[in-house]
This record gives sequence, structure tokens and C-alpha cells, in this order.
Amino acid sequence: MPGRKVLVVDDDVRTVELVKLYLSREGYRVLTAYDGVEALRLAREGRPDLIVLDLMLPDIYGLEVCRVLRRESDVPIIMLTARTTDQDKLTGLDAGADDYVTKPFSPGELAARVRAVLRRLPGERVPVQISHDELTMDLEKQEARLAERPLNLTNVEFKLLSVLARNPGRVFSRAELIERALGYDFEGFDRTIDVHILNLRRKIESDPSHPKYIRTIYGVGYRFGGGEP
Amino acid sequence: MPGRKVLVVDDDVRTVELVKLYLSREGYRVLTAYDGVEALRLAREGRPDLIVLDLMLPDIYGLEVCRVLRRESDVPIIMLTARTTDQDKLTGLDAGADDYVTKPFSPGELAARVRAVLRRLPGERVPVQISHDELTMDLEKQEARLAERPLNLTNVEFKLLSVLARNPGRVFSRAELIERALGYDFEGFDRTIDVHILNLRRKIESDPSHPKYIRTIYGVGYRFGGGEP
DNA sequence: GTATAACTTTAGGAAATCTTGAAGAAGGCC
DNA sequence: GGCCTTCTTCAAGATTTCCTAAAGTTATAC
Repeated sequence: MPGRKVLVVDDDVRTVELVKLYLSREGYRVLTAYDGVEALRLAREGRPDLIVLDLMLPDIYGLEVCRVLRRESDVPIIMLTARTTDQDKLTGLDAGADDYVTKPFSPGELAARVRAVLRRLPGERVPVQISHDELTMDLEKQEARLAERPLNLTNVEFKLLSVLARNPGRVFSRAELIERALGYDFEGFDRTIDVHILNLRRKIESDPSHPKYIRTIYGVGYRFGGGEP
Repeated sequence: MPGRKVLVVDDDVRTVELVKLYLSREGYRVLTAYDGVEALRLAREGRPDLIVLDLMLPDIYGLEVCRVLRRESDVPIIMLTARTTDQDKLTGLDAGADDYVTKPFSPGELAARVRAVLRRLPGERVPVQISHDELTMDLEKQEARLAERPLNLTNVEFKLLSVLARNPGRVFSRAELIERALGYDFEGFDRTIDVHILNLRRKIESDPSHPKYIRTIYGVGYRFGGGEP
């Protein structure tokens, strides 16, 4: 689900930027276009998973863009329409949008609708189950077990472990781990990660000073499993 | 599948037109009615394969239409209900709808549900009955019981509980719960969910400070059941 | 209109979690 | 080994998150 690509089309830069901000904050990759021609080009080349499309564009009607796109693929489309849009225009919205949002809209609501439309897409279910050796994690349930016994992980610990366990063998620098487990906006020090790793080890390693799951790569970072004993 | 006939009933012209557009775009033939009497007439004469029915109609309650139709055939019915609809009316919804969608709804979602209902057409009704331990819920009747004893849940409480109970073990963030129980357009705060959860616990948990059904996942959200005692 | 119920907001304090700084241990390199 | 860097560990303080009561707001019923 993360990293789905969304194309945002609107002639107003502010609107585009706002939507972009909200969507990228939710982990989507965002393409942007400010007119219909550019939109069509990006829709074809960028292969987005969903398109947010304003009805009013400088060159061609969003409506027309919608129709053309519909002919070419069945990428989901969410229409942005001005609230003043009278019924005729709405009636003309037979071009095949999956949902529509009226302006002025709340970006949060739009993001929610994007999520909803993508959710019911036949898209491949991301396996939310991770399992290595005795350790199993269920991302949906936010639950980790070691040999059936539930571990009591805090949120940060859980995120940290899931990032590592999803990429066994790959080494993550502390900076990467901070970014993934604590968020881009975290302002603190590297040592924080160390402490979380420490606490994690205490919970999942039978011998925390000779860790089996989370290894320290001196001078680089940490890695889950892999390598030699 | 193509050319199935759908009857859309709502007193709001815009809504009807909108739904009609979305359905006809998917290849359905669409009949429309704006009141209960017309709806019954068309249902009898037009022999639709499915009916989308608003609960609020100018002449007779959609509920009543639903009951009458149920007596006459077992055409699938998808109910449209306003979110503000009070519980009594919903509780009366024992008339046999196959699914229901709350307003404001996304037309794409409605179309998806129509598709889903028709797909399983000759098949068995989706169990709208949830039951865990002593707790049972009937989504159609909007009714919840704890050990046979009826719980007096408010609308929001019912929705909240049904979302959680339908996905036992899965953790929902407050944002997700808001989206699902209060609607996309809710603009309020997270704390609202806390309070509803609190009230729910008081109604369904024997010891609300050590909840058995609705667990708090610190830093994440809430989940129904799962995990350890 | 008034009364009642449902829903939302607010705010304080309690609980859990996170961060930090410092000291000591371990690793790498000459 | 000696020396520097990096990592581990601890525990206290800071912060975040949660719970709850109570008041405020809105919708519905009488």
C-alpha cells in the first residue's frame, strides 16, 4: 500500500501543493500537473494508481481529460468540482470518475477518499505477516510473538522491528531507522535508536549480549539476521 | 452481468441523477423514482435486479417500501441512510436490506457495493451478524446484545463497535475510526473517539478499566479482542 | 418551546513511553 | 598494547498519550 503513485491535476498551484503535501505525508508518491495536456502525458508515462483531477483546467476541460483517460485505462479518478457547479455540469460528469469532492474541500477529507478508493481496489494485498524463525509479526494487528508468546512491544519498538525484519540482511543506518520509525521530523540524536534497540533485544533475544536477530554492524548501523553467527 | 436493471429511489433529484450516472456508466440500465409510491410501481412493473433505496421519502418511509417489497419478492436492496438518522428508525430496519450505505456517500463506493451485491446474487446473504463471546450484533437491525440483554447503543457507538468487531484483532487508528464511524467530512478532534470508546466500554465491559473487548494500543489506536488477556 | 438525548470539546491528571547524558565496554587500527 | 571511535547500558527527566468527568453544543422528541 505504501508508495502508491497519485497524479494530482489542478490549475491552481496552491491547491496542487496542498494536496501534494497531504498525500505525500501519507506515504504516496505524488505527480503533479497544471493543465490537461500535461495531465494526459503524465497519466500515460507515470502510470499512477489514482488521479485527482480538477474539473476546471485552462486548456481542456477536466471532463474531457477524464473521458480520454477512461478510454485508455481504468485508473481510479477522483474529481474536484467547484461547489457552485450546477447540475448540468454534474450531469455531464458521466466521464467515469470514481468519486468526487466539492470545493472548497478539506485536504484531509480528500486524502481519506483517496485512501478509500485505493482500499477497494483489487490491488495486491500487502502481506502483513512477517515471520523469521521463532519471531512472527502481524502488522495489521500490531502484534509480535516469539514462539507463540506475545511480546509487549511499544509502538516505536514495533515499528523499528518491523522495518528491520521486513528487510532481513539489509543494514540500516541509524538515520534511516530514525526516519522510518520515528518520522522525518524527528530532531533528536542517534543514541535514541540505540536505546530502543537495547530494549528490543531485551525482549526478543534470549541472550541480549549475543543477539541473534538484531545485529550491530560496527560503524554503520543495525541489521536483522543474515550474515554469520 | 451487463444490462442488469437497477431501480434508484431517492427524493433528492441530484442524488438520483448522480447515482444513475455512476451506475449507467457501469453498464446498468437504471430506473428512477422520487417517492415511495412510484418506487413500488416501478419495482413491480420494471422488475429490477436490485434496488437502491433512500430511507427518507416524502410519502411513505423507505422502510415501509422495503417491507412491502420484501413481502413480494427477494430483490436485493441497498439502503441509503443519512448519518443523522436516529436509532429508532434504523432499529426498524429489519425490513431486509442487503447492504446499506450512509450519506454522505461516495458514488464510487455505492457502485462497488451494487456490483458486490449483484455478484453474489443467487448466493447466500452476507452474514450481517457478528458475534464474539457474549456480544452479538445485527447490522441490519442495528441491534447489539450482551448475553441476550439488549445494549442501548447510540448510532456512533454502534458504528464504532461494528467496525472494530468486524475486524477483530486489527488495530485502528483514531483517524481510521473517525473516517469509518463519523464520515470523511468530520472535522473534529481525535479525543471524540476516546469518549465514544469510553461510553462503549461502560456499556459492554464488565470491568471498563480492564476492558476485554476493546483494547487500547498505546500510541496507535484501538482494537477489538486479540492479544492476551 | 422546553425537555431529552446524542455528540463534541475541554482540561487535568495519570500512566506509559521516549529521550538524553554520562560512564563504561567493546571494536578497530596503528 | 595504546588510542580513538563507536556501542551498550542505566536511570532520571521530559514528553506524549490516554482516561475521565464535566461542560458545551446540536439534534430530536414531547
